[in-house]
Formats: sequence, C-alpha cells, structure tokens
Amino acid sequence: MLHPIGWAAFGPPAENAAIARGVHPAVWTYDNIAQMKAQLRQLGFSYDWTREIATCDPSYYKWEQMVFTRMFEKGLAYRKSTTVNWCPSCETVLANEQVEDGLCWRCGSVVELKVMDGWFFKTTEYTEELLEYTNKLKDGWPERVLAMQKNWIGKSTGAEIDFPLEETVGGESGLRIFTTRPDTVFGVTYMSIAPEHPLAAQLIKGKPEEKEALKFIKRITKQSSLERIAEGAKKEGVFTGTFAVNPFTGGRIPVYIANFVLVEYGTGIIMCVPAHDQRDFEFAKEYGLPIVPVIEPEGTKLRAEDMTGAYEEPGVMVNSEQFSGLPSESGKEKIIEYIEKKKIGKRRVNYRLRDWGISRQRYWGAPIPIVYCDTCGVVPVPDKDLPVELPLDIEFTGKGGSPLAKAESFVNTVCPECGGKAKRETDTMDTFVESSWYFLRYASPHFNEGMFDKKEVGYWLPVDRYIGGIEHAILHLLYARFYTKVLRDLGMCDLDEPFTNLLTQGMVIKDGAKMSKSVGNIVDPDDMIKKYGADTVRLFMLFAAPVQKDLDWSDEGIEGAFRFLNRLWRLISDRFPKIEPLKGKTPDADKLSVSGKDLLTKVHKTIKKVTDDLEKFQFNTAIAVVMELLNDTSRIIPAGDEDVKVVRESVEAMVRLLYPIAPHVSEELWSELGYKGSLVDEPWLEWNKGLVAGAAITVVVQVNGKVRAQLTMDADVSDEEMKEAAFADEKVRGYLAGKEPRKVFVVPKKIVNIVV
RNA sequence: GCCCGGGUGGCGGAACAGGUAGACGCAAGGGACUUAAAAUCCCUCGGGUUCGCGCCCGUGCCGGUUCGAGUCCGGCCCCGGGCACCA
Repeated sequence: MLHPIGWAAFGPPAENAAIARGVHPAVWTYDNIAQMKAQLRQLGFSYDWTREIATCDPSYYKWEQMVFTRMFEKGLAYRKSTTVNWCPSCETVLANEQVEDGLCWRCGSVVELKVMDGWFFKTTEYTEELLEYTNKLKDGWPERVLAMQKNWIGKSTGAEIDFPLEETVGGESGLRIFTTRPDTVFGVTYMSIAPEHPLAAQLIKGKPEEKEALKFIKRITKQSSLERIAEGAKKEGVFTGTFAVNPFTGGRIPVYIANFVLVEYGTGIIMCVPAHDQRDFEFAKEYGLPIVPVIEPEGTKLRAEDMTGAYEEPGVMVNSEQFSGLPSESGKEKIIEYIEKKKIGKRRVNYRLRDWGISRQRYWGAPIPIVYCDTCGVVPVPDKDLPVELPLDIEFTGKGGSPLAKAESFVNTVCPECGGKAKRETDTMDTFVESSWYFLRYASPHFNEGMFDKKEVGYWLPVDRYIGGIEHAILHLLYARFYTKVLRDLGMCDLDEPFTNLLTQGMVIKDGAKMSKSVGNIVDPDDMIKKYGADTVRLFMLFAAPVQKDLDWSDEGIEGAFRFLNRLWRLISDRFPKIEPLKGKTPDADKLSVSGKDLLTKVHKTIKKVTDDLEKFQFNTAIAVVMELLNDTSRIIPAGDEDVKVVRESVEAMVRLLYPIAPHVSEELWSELGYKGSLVDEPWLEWNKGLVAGAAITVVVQVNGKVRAQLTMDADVSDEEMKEAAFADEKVRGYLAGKEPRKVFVVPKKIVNIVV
C-alpha cells in the first residue's frame, strides 16, 4: 500500500502574496509547505514522506515540459487565437471548466471575453473515450460525478447540412449548420450566425445593413460572459442583407447575426425553425419572421397564428414533401440518409467539451517550453535544455501583466534550431497540468530519467482509492483522465484510466458555511490539537458524519469525542491496571457468568463490525460500536476472575480497534496495558467466529405484523422451535385470544409472524 | 427545462439482503457526589394516551405490492448539486 503526499505548489495565491507583501512566491510557498507539513505530522497521518513532492520544483515540472513538447509534436498541444475567458482580477485566461456561472472559480470576479493567443491541449481528441469510460468507471465512482462529467462532455447527435448562399461570400458558396433536428428542415424560415464568426463580417460587406450590423457585432462581442448568460431571455439580432437557399424547399432564407448563437459550438451557424425551437420562436416573433409548422402532435393540426410557443416534442412530419406523414424520429433518419446521398451534408455528433486552454499570463507556474524565432517560427525547447527554469530574480509590481514577460534575461534567448536571436514564450501552464500526473510521479518520485519509471507505475497504478473533494468532479478529474490517456498514447504507461475508485469526501462546514477567512468561521486545527490532542480531532471528524458528507463542525461535538477517549483512558488506568496482559489467551467461556459471556460475545461482534466498517470506509459506525462496547464494559460488574479477564480482553480489543483512528492514545494505552513495542507491529484482530455465530439471538414475535414479544433463543434454533416458543408465550397468546392462526411466517432466527 | 443526489427525533446521524425504526453521539431536563462549582456517575429524552403494565400513531405527501415497507413499485411535493441560448 502506498499512501503518499505532496504539494500542488504553483498558482496565483503565492504570486498574490508576493505582490501584497513583498515575499517571494517561492519563499511563501515553502513556508506554507513547512507549516502544513508540521500540522499533518501532528495529526499523525501515516503518509510516506519519502515520496513527498512539490510541483514547483524544477525536477518535477521538467517532465511536464518534456511531455508538452511531445504533445506539441503530435498536435495535442497547439496555439491559436480565439475568444477566451479573461479574469481581470487574476489577470489571466481561464479554461472553460474554470468559469462558474460567468465567474472566476478562484476569485469570483466577472469573467470577460477576449480574443487572445494561447496554448491549448486537445482534450477533444479524447472526447468519445472520456465519455465511454464513464460507463466503465461506474463500479468505483460516485454516480453524480460521472453524471457531471457526462453533462460536461455534452454529446448530441444530429447532422450537418449545407445551405447554399445566393451568391458567394468571402470564398464561401454556402453556410454549413449543425442541427439535432434534421426532421424540421422544411420549417426553416431564417438562419443565424454568431457575432464572433469570421464570416459574419463578410456577409454584411457592402450591404446597406453593414453599418448597423457592425455596430451590433461590436456591442455584443464586448459583453462579459455573465452578460451573455444573464441576458438569456432577450434575443437580439440584425439582418445581414444576405440570403441563403433551403436545399430541401428551394426557398429564400434571410441570414441574421444573432446574439444567442455560440461561435464555439457546432459550426457557429444555425438553421432556425421557429415552429419547433423556442429560441428561434422568440427571435422570429421579435423580428416578424414567418413561422412554418412541420411537425404535428398525433391527430392535431398546428397553425402558426395560434402558436404561443414552439412545439418541441416529437410528432408527425407535415409540409415536408415526400417525408410528410413520417414520425419525426424516423424522419430524422430519412433526412440524414437523403442529405448524405445528395452530398449536401452528413451525419454528425457534436460535443460541448472544448479544448483545454492552458496558457496563464502569470509568473508562478511551469514555463511553457517554447521559443519563437523569426526564422524558424514556433520551436519547442529540446530535451537537453529542459527544464526551462522559472527565474527567481523577478520584480513583483502587480501591474502590467506577467513579470516573466518583463524579465529580459528570460525572454531573450537563442533559437535551438538556427542559433539566431529568439524570444521565449512567457505564459506558464495552468496548475491543473501539474495535478494531472502527480499520482504517477509518486510511484517513482526520485526517478530522473523520465517523468516516471514505467515499471513502478505498472506496479502501483491505477490508484485503487482516490480521495478528493466534489469540487473537482469536472476540473481536476477530467484533466487527469485526459492527461493519463495522452501519456498512454505517448507510450509512457499502459493506463486507460488513472483512478479505479473515487471517494468524494465532504467539506468541513461551520455555521452553515464552508470555512473561509473572509467569512471568519475558521477553526484552526492547531488550536484544537492543543486543546484536545490530535486523536480527539481525528476521532470527532470521522465520527460526526459519513466521509462522503459535509461535516458540521461543532464545539460541543468535539467535547463528546474527548469525553469518550477520556473514559477509555480512565477505565484502563484507574480500574484495571493490575490485570496481567492476556497475550492472546481468551477467557474460558464455560467459566463465565451470563453477563461475562454476553460481554465476550459483544467484544467479538465489535471486532467483526469494526473490521467490516473500516473496509467500507464507514468510520462513523465503526466508532459507534466501539463506543457501545465501552459502555457495556464500564457497566459490567465482574462475577469472578474469569469475568475480569473478559473485561481485560474487551479493553485490549478497544485499544487495538481504535488504533487506526486514534493512534497516539492507543499506543500509550497499549503500553499502559503492559505491552512492549508498537501497535503498528501487531496484526489486526480477528474475531472468534464460533462465538459470534453461537451467541444467543433475539426472536421477534409479531401478530398481524405488529411486534408483540421478544424471545431470547439459542443461535441454532429451528423454525419449528421458534414457532413453538412463539405460541407458548403468554403475551402472544393474549393477542391471539384463542383465534386460529390463518398463516404463520418464520424468518429463520429472526421473526415469527402469526396472522389471524 | 434536462440530469444526478437527498428528505428519518431539537441536532449530527444508525438501520445487513423487505423483518424490533431512531444504534452511537450532541443538546436538553431530572437526580447523585460536592460547602459550591467543574469533572464524573445514574435516569428521562419521536408524538399522543394512561397512575402504571400497556395501547395507538409515526421515516416529505398520496396510493399500490406484501404476512410485514424507512427500504420495492406508481404519482406528486420540497431541498441540495450539476448543465443550460449547446441548435
């Protein structure tokens, strides 16, 4: 088993601290690491510190840079100019996954849309595989995480169809659109193109509408992503002055520029069917465009003038020439077959997922290993010159963009190919790139002939048990899956997926809100450790809620955990210090009193339950049963020496069962109990199967499904004996009142239900 | 709108595989110990009813299947999360 730890050490917080307080990001980062490390050690986590890594170390990011150059060579890393998400506060570009409701995931600022050059990873190369594997991960991943990823990938099937233009524009003789509803093609009454689409400006060139349309484009493209979303209700557009032709009807179709068309999705141009698409409907109403129904619900006639909204459900095709009368679902197929035969379009699958923009206009990150040469163009840095180290001698002003771009000695370099003057790329990589492969590095953290030792990765990976927060359901978990597949295809490993089982643990909540400095509801672990000790903190956190759920921090709750450990401590040090260690010898069951025997049974049932629960990560219930055992053990009054031994056995069991949860206290009590050496060297306890199976059982007797009596019986009781005992019971007889039972159900060793 | 979760005491949460609902803990109330307090220990703690034994009701709501439903099925309501002008 490998239980490693490391630090995602790059990122804007360190740089922001440098700007605000004049501390170098590196100093700030390593200070924080030292503090965190001390805290983790105090808490007694069993990390393998020999494998510790920090992603800001050049010996780490060097390999990431090398992989970048390989990806570049394969076209999986590429540069393009496009509309990107810009966070004005972080002063950097964000990937689509890092924008939440139009706001920056990190700082919450309103994200602006900007056209910029940047580097991208071609996640879309793996879209279908990423989607397909969500089905294979089903056994180990929470349903909702997979659902989120599927959602994010957003597969939709349909067709691309070419609509010829009346006259050629900018070298284009037609407009290609994507639709999921080819069955509605006879109802097209206009088309729309995204304002950002390069062809939009071409379509209006020289037209009377040009001036008006240009103004519109300018206004819309200036809006932030938040405005574009928020104004969702209001559909706006302008006529381009250009017409296309419906290839099915030959009809003349006006082309609009419309604010609701997304340039990045599909082809950035759509056919508009107001009768069967709500958005198209609203736009048509606004601009007085015709509405032509071509799908009708079975047995109903649709009339454009009566419609108050689009009819989006399936139905029967009408007004569609030879396709009329077909159900819309099979109509889709027929239309697609038709366009493929006539070569005016083709079947097409579209995804929402877009390529991962990894350029960050920030200093504290791994430099992108690229050099720009006037002669040779874009040149990747050769392996022998890696890593491209982040220069530490930098001035942080917080103004005017990335400090890297102003570091002359960094920027100016020579071209690795021609030796001439060249300039370095000054963008750094998104920190999610580092976190996309650190788990592989753990397999061979000190390997210096490559990113990782393939043999070691083959041995340790995939991760059997990956634990992280739900907030990375899409971000980190999608990127890591993608990156792993890239590494596989570069021949570096044989993994299809990095994480077999995923456990999304909850956050610690205080007063109904996520703990944060700005809200001021922070509970400092150091304070808690000082007051109660690490074990109390551990115990409480594991006990208060199942790991998957958020944990409500409660000052009273932690007191309860503290009380429990103290009770155990007192039981051992005050009441039973003089009894000799059992050293594995179990008391003689025959010499025990009834309560002694009950306790012995309880001890072994507890061992079984804790073992099972830990296996299932159900720490809260595991702790609860140990608490029960402590209650029972404290209450017993031993009837003889053999009973005392049971108490001793119970105490020893509790200490050992609690070891993974409260290691410090357990070790201490273990030696208090007279044992030498550490519990870490002791094997896990096993329960006595005979004792657990042979224990007396409670049989419930129901009359007409209602519980009327509880009988204590032997574990090997037969159905017949259960029945007899049930009918013999006085209380039960009272309920039967002499009536003949109509039926008797017996659940072996559990229940007798008498129906009268 | 679509897709996932989830609704159990005052609270956090238990309940294998349809078989005693509320384990364990917190809070609350009462009592013991103490000059007093803290700590500790004991009792009560879903609702109604009863002097009590007990009885009736109760797992968001309505219905169904079953000898028996928190658990299964159908319909609805509410809460949380994800996606969303995705053509």
